[in-house]
Amino acid sequence: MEETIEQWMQDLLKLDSAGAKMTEKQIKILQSAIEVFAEKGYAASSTNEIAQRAGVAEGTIFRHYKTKKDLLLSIVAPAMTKLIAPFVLRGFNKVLDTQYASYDQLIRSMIENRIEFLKKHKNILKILIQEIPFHPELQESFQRDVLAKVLERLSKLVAQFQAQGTIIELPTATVVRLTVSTIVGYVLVRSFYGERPGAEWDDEREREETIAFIMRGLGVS
Amino acid sequence: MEETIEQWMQDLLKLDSAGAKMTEKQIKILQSAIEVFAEKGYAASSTNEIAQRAGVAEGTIFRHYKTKKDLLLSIVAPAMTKLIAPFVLRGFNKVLDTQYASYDQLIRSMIENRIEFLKKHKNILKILIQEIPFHPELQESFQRDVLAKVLERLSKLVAQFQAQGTIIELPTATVVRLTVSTIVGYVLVRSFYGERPGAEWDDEREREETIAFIMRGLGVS
Amino acid sequence: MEETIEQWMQDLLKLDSAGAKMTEKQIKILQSAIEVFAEKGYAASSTNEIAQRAGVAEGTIFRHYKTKKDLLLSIVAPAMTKLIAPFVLRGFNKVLDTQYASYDQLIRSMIENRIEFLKKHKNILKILIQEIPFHPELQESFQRDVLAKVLERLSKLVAQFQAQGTIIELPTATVVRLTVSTIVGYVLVRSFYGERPGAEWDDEREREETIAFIMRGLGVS
Amino acid sequence: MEETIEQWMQDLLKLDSAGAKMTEKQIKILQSAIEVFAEKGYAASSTNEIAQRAGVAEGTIFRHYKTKKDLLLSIVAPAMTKLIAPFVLRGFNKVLDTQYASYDQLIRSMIENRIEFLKKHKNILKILIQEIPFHPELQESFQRDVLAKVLERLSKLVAQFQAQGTIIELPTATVVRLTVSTIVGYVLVRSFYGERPGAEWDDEREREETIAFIMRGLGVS
DNA sequence: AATGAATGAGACTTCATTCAT
DNA sequence: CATGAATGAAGTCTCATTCAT
Repeated sequence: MEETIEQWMQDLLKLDSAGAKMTEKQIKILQSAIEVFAEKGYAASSTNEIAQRAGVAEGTIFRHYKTKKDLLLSIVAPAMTKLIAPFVLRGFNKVLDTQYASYDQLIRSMIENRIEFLKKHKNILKILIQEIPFHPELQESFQRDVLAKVLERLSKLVAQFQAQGTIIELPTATVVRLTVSTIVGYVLVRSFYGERPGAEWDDEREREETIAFIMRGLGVS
Repeated sequence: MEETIEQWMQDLLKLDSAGAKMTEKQIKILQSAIEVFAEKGYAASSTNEIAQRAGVAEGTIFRHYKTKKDLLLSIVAPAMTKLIAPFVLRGFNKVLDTQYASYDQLIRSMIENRIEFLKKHKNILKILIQEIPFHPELQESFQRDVLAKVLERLSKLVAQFQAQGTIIELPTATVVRLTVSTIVGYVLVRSFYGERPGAEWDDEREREETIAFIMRGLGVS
Repeated sequence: MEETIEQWMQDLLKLDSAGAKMTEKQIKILQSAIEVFAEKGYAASSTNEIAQRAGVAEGTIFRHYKTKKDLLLSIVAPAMTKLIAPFVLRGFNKVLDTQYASYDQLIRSMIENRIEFLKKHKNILKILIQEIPFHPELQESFQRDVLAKVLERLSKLVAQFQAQGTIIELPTATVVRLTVSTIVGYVLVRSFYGERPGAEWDDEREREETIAFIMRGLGVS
Repeated sequence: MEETIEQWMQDLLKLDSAGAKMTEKQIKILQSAIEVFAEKGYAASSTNEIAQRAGVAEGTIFRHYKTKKDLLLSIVAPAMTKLIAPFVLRGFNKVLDTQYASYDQLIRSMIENRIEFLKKHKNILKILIQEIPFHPELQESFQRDVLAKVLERLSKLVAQFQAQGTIIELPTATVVRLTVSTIVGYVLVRSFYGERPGAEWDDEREREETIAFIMRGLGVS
């Protein structure tokens, strides 16, 4: 856990809005805030608890973040612009360049790379998903910095495969929707059932069946 | 909107835990609570605002519901046991009995019936989805009263179609997962893009393509 | 002291902005707030101390006054519009009507009536004077509701005496200024020196000399 | 403005309680403190804002002044002992020596010299007046170092004129009171009305009428 | 049943002050 | 000397909940 956030901090450190280095306590505060927000939700989290978990005085939080909401935004906003969109898209340039890859390989790499990512950033993603509905500014930013970018890139990829004649001629948006919702469904169910001890979940098989399902649905024989 | 909740109230009225009739004020309180909870989230909602919107004194809320959490549960718990599971399953008995229906007709009817339902109970569903992660007792109840029931029924249906030889021989849980996640994806995207004025969303076509996608993925030719 | 404020409360009661009756606790809160504000100044007063002196919970203050500043304004604003201007002007209509009074009698009655008033409302006046410089909205209100009204009325009175030929032909504003500053000086010094035990302050004489000074300065022999 | 304070600093520099030279930062701190205290009042001023305006770290303030109150006193106390009393009295020795001056010339010179002074030290005077009521030690010091000295000197002057037979035989304290309150009234009104653009304030005339008023009130024809 | 004034615990936030660097 | 991160006490304010009417 520590390492996970450490690493994510490294990402953020280079990008701190003011460009300033963070003190150790500041990092602790962010870590605790992410934990607590994910656990209880933003509104039900108290700055007091965040401070305690971080081992700092409550006042220290407000030296670094003017308000509690500021603290939320300083976690969520960079997560969107610097973390999620880049990560989702990472590796796709390669695919765009090489003409060889097939659609099922694309999907397979999407899944494989991202599973790890999701586990690592589970808390931040949970916060993101929970809070977006209640903060219009986050909605806007999500729409602009994540959704739009991801969709545009995926659409291009899909168009390329359609040009190759390897996948079906539907509107690219529709192809993307069908693909993504199937994958998301797989990932969600997996994270529920797949990680319980003693659950009957043959991950290898489920994944391959999922990909095969998509390929039957979208591929051109 | 009023009518919607009115109608839902009728459902609840027969089922009030104590079996007692609700006063007009009590109904107003529930209506307002649903509104406010959906708008701001449970933790960020104040009983004061709920009382104001309901046009009652703050004390009145606590005459009917011992605590704020009680108020939440009195909305969400019956919604799960009396509303959602029954509604999702409604109409399936018919399918189970008649041997005629094909899988794509099943899916089509699932979609068509439920779209209206979702619109009507949007607020309650939003509360449900938002709050489940933070209330273990809700999770349990959801698991037991909704998920388990729905899955069991759907599994039987799927098994029936598999016995007919009209859909593919995968674990029923897998078939259900692939079907449901595709449909949920359709419904979500639809509710985002499909209801904006001027959006390019040909609902008829998207729905049919979605069903066709599932059938190619799961059907036996 | 209690009675003083009681009486002032009576004035305010009829005039509560919302027209609502005040509860006993609300009155206690106002009393304590006036005391504490006068003693320590608005900024250095804590709502905690006000609550303690009033014998209420701190939260109770904020049920009646949304913010601490609200509490200040609910004391000071009506004090200006409903108390000070009317009181300063009280009795002048009579003078305006009867042609008999002489300027020195006017001054004498101004002093005699007002001394009591000042003692009674000392605290509120202290707050007023202390806080006006820091609250632009108070400045404006003071200018409009007190200064302008008082000056207009006094100017008319002075003009009347000038028409009678009993006081000197200077701009009325100048006459008012000279008169008022002399009286204010008398009252201030009096309240400093005159009420210390053992002070050499022959109030009767000082007052008469002050009036005589003004009459020599402004009267027409 | 800068120069004003610079100049006042020069006065203070020679007189720093410890006799030590002030660093540039120390001077900046004092300047900012005077500004902020005058603007918002002592209690509502934050050391943080003072530090920011002074361009120093917050800690630096406390290296020079043990507490915030220390900072206030280091402005106000020397202002009283080294600035105000001396200035008010400046030039009076000459009058005491030469037997020629008349009372109206004394008043005129008091006004003319002091107007400039008031403008220059407006902020410090504002702080003084605002804070004296809340700090008993300031009251005492003001009484002892300013009031007593000024009154004593003025009393001697008045006595001298009375001996000359040029002003009326009242208690000297009374003469001083009447004179000073009239002048203060003039100065205050002047600073309100006289410096607004477009105000109808003929300063020359008002001043002369004020002096004439005093002379009629106190002079012996 | 309904009210709404009152409560007090606890929320967020500010701020003077300290101290290691 | 200067810094600024850190502190924790205290401040203002919110809110679920109670209770006399």
